Amino acid sequence: MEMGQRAPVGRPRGFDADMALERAMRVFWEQGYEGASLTDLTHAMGITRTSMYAAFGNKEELFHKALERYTEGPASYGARALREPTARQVATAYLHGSVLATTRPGAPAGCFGVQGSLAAGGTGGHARDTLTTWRNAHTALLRDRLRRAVDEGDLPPDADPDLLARYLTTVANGIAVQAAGGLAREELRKVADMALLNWPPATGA
Amino acid sequence: MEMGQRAPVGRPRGFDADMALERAMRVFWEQGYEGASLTDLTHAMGITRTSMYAAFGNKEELFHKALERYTEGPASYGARALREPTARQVATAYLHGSVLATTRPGAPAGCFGVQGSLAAGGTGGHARDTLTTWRNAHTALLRDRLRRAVDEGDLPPDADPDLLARYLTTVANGIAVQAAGGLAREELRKVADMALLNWPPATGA
DNA sequence: CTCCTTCTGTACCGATCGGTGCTGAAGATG
DNA sequence: CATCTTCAGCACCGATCGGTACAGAAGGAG
Repeated sequence: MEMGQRAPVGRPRGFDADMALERAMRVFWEQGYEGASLTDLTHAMGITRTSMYAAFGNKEELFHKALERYTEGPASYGARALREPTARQVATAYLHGSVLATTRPGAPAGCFGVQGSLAAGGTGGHARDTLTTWRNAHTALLRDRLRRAVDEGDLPPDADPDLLARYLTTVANGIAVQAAGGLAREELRKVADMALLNWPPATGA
Repeated sequence: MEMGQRAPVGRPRGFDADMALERAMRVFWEQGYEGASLTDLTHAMGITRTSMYAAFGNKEELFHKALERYTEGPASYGARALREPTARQVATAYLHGSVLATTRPGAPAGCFGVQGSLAAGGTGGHARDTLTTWRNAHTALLRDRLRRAVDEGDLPPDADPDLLARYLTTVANGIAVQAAGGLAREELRKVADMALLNWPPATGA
């Protein structure tokens, strides 16, 4: 048992799984879980149904993996915003990041986590719940970061981190809906800036 | 041709079309256009497929009629808000109305116009475009009202009615997404109030 | 080469999709 | 009563849904 490296036996797969997942992510992003058929997905991925099932399990697992890829790719602005030094910079980076991510040329308009499945019937319920959980997780991360900001004197002691986090994600979700409807990046940028006008001032530690 | 009243000949229909449309509206509201199957719809409406097609045309027409009913019913807060005397009151009524409408007990959570179809594949494209148009129409109504507010000195001369209207609908859409995820009414109310903090002061005519 | 494992493509599965033809039943009119 | 018109219900349409059985192709190991 001295082999640390994986030694793939058998016929190697004839496609780039990473690229295939990227393509699948875009289809889900544009059409939602239920709106994306296996035919749509496999055509975009450039592989057959059989290869997709062998590599990713089934449609629901493919959706989960596409969501993970979305989180680490187009939605990585969220994690980056959390690392900003002050609460105001966190808020600004978060909303500006959401504008950029939902209006990126060459990518689907809007947010995977919003339009991927807001409503569903039948088999789509799991996907809808998954994305609700995903959105709430983002809110929780933001809330924790803002709690720290209160401790650091970066927000007034009477500031409500829960409310502020919920406010930011609500605006970000609204931005995603507007972007999905085709609103231009510059317009959304102005909306985001307006939403930041009422941000509580720092107390100065 | 002196008969002004309609004289329905033949067998009268055996169900209440108004109530059936109300039920259909709720199914579309909860499950979206593509997520709502004809089986779901007709079961909720308490009628057969044939009766549905005779009374409403097809699925797409039923969706349009359900949207009209939604506009005049649960979404009528929008038209009411436009009739408020001042811009601030318009904005407050609009956001508070959206909170109430998207969190009404006994009704689906969220907004028909948002989750009805943000993303779609195949035949759902028309529904998605219809709702995008619907949301933009609401924004335009709000913008026109706020333009009047500038003329009336109810908003500063340098206020941007386009931006303010887009801001309000963006927040309202975000509220709808949060509500669809199950956020409580009181929480959303606080978010709405926070979004109203930066509303421009009246100049005093 | 032969064996073994894995991947690929075809062809197909039962279920469900939106939509309809047809047969009677039901009420209005005479 | 008979007649006319509309509605209701069943069975069914072709198309598509997500998912899979099977056979052959393609590589590594001996």
